[in-house]
Amino acid sequence: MSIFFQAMTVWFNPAHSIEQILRKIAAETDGFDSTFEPGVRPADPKFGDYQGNGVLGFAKKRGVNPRELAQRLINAALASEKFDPALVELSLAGPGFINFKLSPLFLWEWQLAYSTKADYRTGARALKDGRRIVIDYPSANTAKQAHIGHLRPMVIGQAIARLLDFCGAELIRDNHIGDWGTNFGTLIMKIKRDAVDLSTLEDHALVILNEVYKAGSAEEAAQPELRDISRNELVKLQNGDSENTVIWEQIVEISKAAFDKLFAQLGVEVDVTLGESFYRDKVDRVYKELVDIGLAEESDGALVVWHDEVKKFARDSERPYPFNIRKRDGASNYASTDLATILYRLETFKAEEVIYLTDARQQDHFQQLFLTTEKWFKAKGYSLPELRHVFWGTILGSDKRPFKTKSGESVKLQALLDEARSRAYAVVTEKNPDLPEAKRREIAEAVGIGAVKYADLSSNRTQDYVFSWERLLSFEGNTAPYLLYAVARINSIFRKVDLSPDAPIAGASLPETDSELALARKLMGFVTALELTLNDLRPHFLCTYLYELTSAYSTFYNSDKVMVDDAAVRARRLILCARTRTVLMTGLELLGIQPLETM
RNA sequence: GAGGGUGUAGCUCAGUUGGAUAGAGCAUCGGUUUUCUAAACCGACGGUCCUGGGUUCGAAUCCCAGCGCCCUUGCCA
Repeated sequence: MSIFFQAMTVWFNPAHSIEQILRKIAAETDGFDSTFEPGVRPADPKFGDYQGNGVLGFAKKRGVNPRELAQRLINAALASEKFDPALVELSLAGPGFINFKLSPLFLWEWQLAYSTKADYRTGARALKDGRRIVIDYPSANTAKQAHIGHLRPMVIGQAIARLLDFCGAELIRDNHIGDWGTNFGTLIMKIKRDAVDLSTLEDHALVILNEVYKAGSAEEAAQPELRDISRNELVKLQNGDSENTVIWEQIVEISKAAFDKLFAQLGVEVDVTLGESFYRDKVDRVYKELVDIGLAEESDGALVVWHDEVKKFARDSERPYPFNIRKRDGASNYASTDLATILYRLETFKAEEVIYLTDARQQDHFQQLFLTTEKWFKAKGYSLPELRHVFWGTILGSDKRPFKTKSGESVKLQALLDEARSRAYAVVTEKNPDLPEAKRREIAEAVGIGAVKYADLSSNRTQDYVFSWERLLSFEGNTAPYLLYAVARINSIFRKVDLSPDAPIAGASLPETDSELALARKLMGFVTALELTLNDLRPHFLCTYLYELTSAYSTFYNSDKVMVDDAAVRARRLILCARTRTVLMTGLELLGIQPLETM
C-alpha cells in the first residue's frame, strides 16, 4: 500500500466507507450541506465497482448543473487524500454519476486482509451487534403429520436464524408449537370413543393420530351432537382433568418425537420450545389488562379488539372483522396466546425484536396482533419490541395449483425428503458409477436435501414458486448442485497440489486476466449480499449472490488454469480458489446446506 | 365490497428500493475436452416489463384508473 496514504486502509465494506467519507467531505465543500446523501451502491462492472447517484437529485433541487457539482465533489475528494489513486479511481460520468473503480491492487489487498470465515464474521457482526431477537419458528402443529407446507418454515426460518446469529444478534429460537388448540377436543373425544391406546403405537403413532383426528372431524360433521362432547373434553382439559391431561401429554410427546426426526434431517435448531399450552395460565392477565385500558370489549359473547382506524378491521365496515381474543365459550385461541407470548418475550427474554415466520395467509392476524400490542404496551408503558412478520407464498405444482400428489393428497414431508434422496442417488450413480455405494449415498443426502432447501430459498419468499424436481436437481442454473459442484472442484484442486485450502499461500502476483479480476470483484460482494439479505430477511438475495459468484468462478476455472508452472500466477489463482471456497462454504452453511468434499 | 400478493423472453425466475443499452437458467441452434471433476464453459436467437394516463433530467420500479390470476375476510392455527 502506498506510504503516502497511510490513512487509507482497505475497507471491509467499500460502499459504506465511500459513503461516509463522501458525506463528510461534502459537508465541508461549497455547494453541499449536511443533508447531502452520496447514494453509493454497487455499479455495473463496465462503469466501475460502485457508483454515487446522490449529486443528481441534490443538484436538481437547487437548480444547479449536476455535472459541475459532481466534479466539485470529486475534486474535493481527491484533495482530501482519503482516496489513494493507487487503490481507487474516481470519475464523472453521464448526467452526474460519480464512478469508483477499485484497482487490482485494492482487490488484492482486500483478499489478503479478509480471508477466513472468522474475518467475514467479524465484519458482519456490526450489522446486528448484540441485538436481542426472538425468532418464532418453526412452530409446528401437533397431532398432525408434517406435509410439504411445513417445509418453508423450517428451511426459511433456519436460514434467517443462522444469518441473524452470524451477524451478531443475541438470538432465541422459540418453537411456539400449537399444543393447546380446539383440535384436542376432537382428538380426545375420538380417542375415548374408540378406546385408542396411544402408549402401544410406537413408530407409526403420529400416522394413527392423524387418522384419528380426520375420522373424528368427519364424525362431528355427520353427528353435530359430538361437537358438544368434543368441546366438553377441551374444557375438561383446560380445567386440568387428569385423564384428559394424560392423553394430551401423550399426544404432545408423540408429535414432538416425530418433529425431532424431521428437525434432525433438515438441520433445524431450536433453543426453547414454549408452546401455546405454556401460556394457558398467562392469558387471564392479558384479558384483564386489555379490558382495564378499554381496548377489549364484549361482542357476541366473545372478547374482541376493534381497530377502527384500519378500514378492514373497523366495527362499522361492511364485514366486521375484529381481533377475537377470547371465544364465546370462554376458551382461549391463538390470539390470546400470541398476546401472552409477546408479553412473556418482553419480560423474560427482554426481546428488542420479535420475528414471526408463517405463510402469507396469516397477514391479517399479525396486523391485528401488532396493532393490539402497540396500543396495549403504550397504555401500560411497556417498551415495544420491533415486531416483524416474515411470510411466504405457496409451493405450486406445474399446474400452478398447490403441490399435491397424483391422487390429490398433500405431499408428506418425509416422503418428499426420501424422494429427494433417491432422485439424487440416481443422478450420482449415473454420473459416478465407480464410487462406492456408501459414498454415493452420502453425496445424494447432501445434494438431495440441499437441492430441496435451495429451491425453497432461492426465489423471493413472498411469491409462490413452482416446484420441479428436474430443475432443482439440475446442475445448470441457480441450483444447489451447481454451487456444491464448484466447491467440490476447488477441493479437488487443493488435493492435487497437496495443500490445505486454509493454509496461507505466499508469493502471489496481482490478478491480471479478465476472469481473475471479475472473480476478485465478485468475492468482495459477499458483504453487500449479507447486508441486503438481512435488511429484508430475504434469503434469495444471498442465493443470487452465491450463484453469481459460482458462475464467475466457473468462467475463471475454464479459462485460467490454476496448476501452471509460473509460481506467482499459480499462487494467486490458488488464493482465488481458496477465497471462493470460503465464501461459498460460509454462504451455504448460512443457508443450512452442507458442502461436500467430493461429488 | 375491503385488504394483501402478483403480472418481466415460449417456460421458471432475478432486477440492491428512481439510475446508464432490462438480466440469468431452461428450451432451440452452433461451438469448446491429449489440459486442475464436461454434473462444466463460450456464443447466437428470443422483450408492448399486463393496458392506459401521470410525476421528472431519468420509471419494470413511484402516483392514478382499469384488466388478469392467487390468497384473506368473527370465534381453526
